[in-house]
Amino acid sequence: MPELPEVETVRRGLLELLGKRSRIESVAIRQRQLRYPVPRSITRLNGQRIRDITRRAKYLIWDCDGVFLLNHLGMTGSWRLLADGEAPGKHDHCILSINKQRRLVYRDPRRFGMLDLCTDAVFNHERLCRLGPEPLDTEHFHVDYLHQICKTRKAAIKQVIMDQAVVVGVGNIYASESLFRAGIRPGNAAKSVSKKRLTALVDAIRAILGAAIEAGGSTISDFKQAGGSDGYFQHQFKVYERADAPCVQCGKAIKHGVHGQRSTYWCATCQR
DNA sequence: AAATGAACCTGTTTGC
DNA sequence: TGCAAACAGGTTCATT
Repeated sequence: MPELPEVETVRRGLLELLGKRSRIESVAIRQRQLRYPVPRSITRLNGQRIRDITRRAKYLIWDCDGVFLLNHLGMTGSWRLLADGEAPGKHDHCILSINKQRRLVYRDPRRFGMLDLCTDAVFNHERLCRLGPEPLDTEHFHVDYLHQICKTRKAAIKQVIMDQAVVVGVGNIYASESLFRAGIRPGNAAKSVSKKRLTALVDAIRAILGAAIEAGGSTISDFKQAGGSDGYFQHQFKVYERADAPCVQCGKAIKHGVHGQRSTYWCATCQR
């Protein structure tokens, strides 16, 4: 489910739902085997107040008075509010009892997500410390930086921008969409992409992710009411999942292929 | 060092 | 209709 815009939308939705004074009465783990085993120390959240929820890359960081819950949604992770009397489902792996009445569950059928407890400086966490810059951080993510990286890389440009050590938050959908916007073929070797075109790519990544966050924002009310993630798909894809459909710019059929084990979509006319 | 493919899981869609 | 294969928004690990 989530790339950066979806995670950001979940973050905003959770804050809307919980506010900044909610108290975690108790944490219950029903399934410990996620991407990594959920540590028993997770119970240190018991009794803590949620002061803030921030985001780094596709990770949510729940700041609970200096104790941090680090949370990645993997492919299928979501947070849901259970209705009164509703039993948790088979994929509801963690239950946070909030302010005595509400139960917030972490639901994740494929279990690729993660939950970890962090008491030290959270940005030193082994999953966070090697991440590249945030795409919307213009000070650290810019064309000179990307060019420096790309010029030695033979790999496809799509795979380079999906490398979380290069830039974070760009997943399979937004990689295709950004490359379409920039007019670059996904399979081109990164080192063969001119600096001028990398400038267009940096702009495209920012524009696409920014627009997607805005679009995700419009579904926050769904999230508040249902506590679910329905409606996060309402992004306007120009190429993703549009194989054989007419290109919105030139009308030619959109191509589809598999690169690096992931589906890729592009327009052979508009992208060179 | 960088590129590649397999692995971790389950649910849904596709194709014979 | 039924069943198996393919596929899904992510990341890590072992192997070339």
